[in-house]
Amino acid sequence: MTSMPPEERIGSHVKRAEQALVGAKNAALKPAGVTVPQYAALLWLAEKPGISAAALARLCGVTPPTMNTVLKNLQERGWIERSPHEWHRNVLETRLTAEGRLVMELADAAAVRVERALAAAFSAEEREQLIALLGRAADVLDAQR
Amino acid sequence: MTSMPPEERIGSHVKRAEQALVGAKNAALKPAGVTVPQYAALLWLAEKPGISAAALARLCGVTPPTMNTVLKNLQERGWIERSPHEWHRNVLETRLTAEGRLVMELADAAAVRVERALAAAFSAEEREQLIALLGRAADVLDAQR
DNA sequence: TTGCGAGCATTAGACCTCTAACATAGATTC
DNA sequence: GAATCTATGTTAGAGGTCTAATGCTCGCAA
Repeated sequence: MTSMPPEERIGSHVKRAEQALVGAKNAALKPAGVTVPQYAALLWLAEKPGISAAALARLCGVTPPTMNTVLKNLQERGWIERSPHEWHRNVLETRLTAEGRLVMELADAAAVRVERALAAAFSAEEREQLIALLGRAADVLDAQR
Repeated sequence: MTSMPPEERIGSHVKRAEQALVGAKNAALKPAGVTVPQYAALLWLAEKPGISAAALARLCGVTPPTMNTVLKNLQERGWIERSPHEWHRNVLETRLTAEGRLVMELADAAAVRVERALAAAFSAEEREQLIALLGRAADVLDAQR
């Protein structure tokens, strides 16, 4: 009585790939002691020191309260610092600490290994196709809302 | 100083598509009052009445404690029932209630609308390609662990 | 100058997710 | 019959995610 079998639902396959991706990345990042969202934040922080939490949230594709949670955990571990902005007193500038940078580099090496293994499963043409198809899917779904 | 730009990371594109998918599905399911994981559980329960929580977890691609959380919320709303198995006393059989079936059908209609809109963005050949490429990605990533 | 709108930060509450650990019951094997 | 194996269920704890609501600061405009 189900109106559409799971195998025909493109969403099922996207979800499965995403689950495998998060699983592989989490396993790879475990030695560095960071989660996937923590790694994403550290990576952007290395590229944009002093960024605001809201802007960082946009880059990482999450909401500000979510980023707040992630940053709280990063700060507890001493991997980031937050200080008030010179002019805009309501803005907090966030930066990596020295230890945070080390952790980021360790995590990045592991994450890149996973990405390279994934990329190696495809030809250059297939990679382009996959990325193009995924981009079109994301656009259609965003427009759907 | 980053070793691999985000656009070249296939994972970035998979993640973005998955986020758009969950966003669109959550928006579509909101009128029915269910979340995406709740909908997935209700859908499988309609097809396999009396299934165990562990088996349901496998079908939905989550761990048993996660499914436990989802089922607890579904039970609080009166959409499922759980009763001890006749022989295996340690197993709880889970079934939809009448109201749960109605909610599932309402949610399913909305979810299928999203899937059809997504599928409409591709030709038959493109759909097959996308599914095949995603499947290969998932296999490679699972093997990576 | 006073107000208003935009952007940032935060809190509260609900939900999902995992790993780790433990308990239980049934089946298999020695 | 006893030990072991396998599958199920559950609890505990940490972390991530969202929406909704609140408060703050700044800049701009009436």
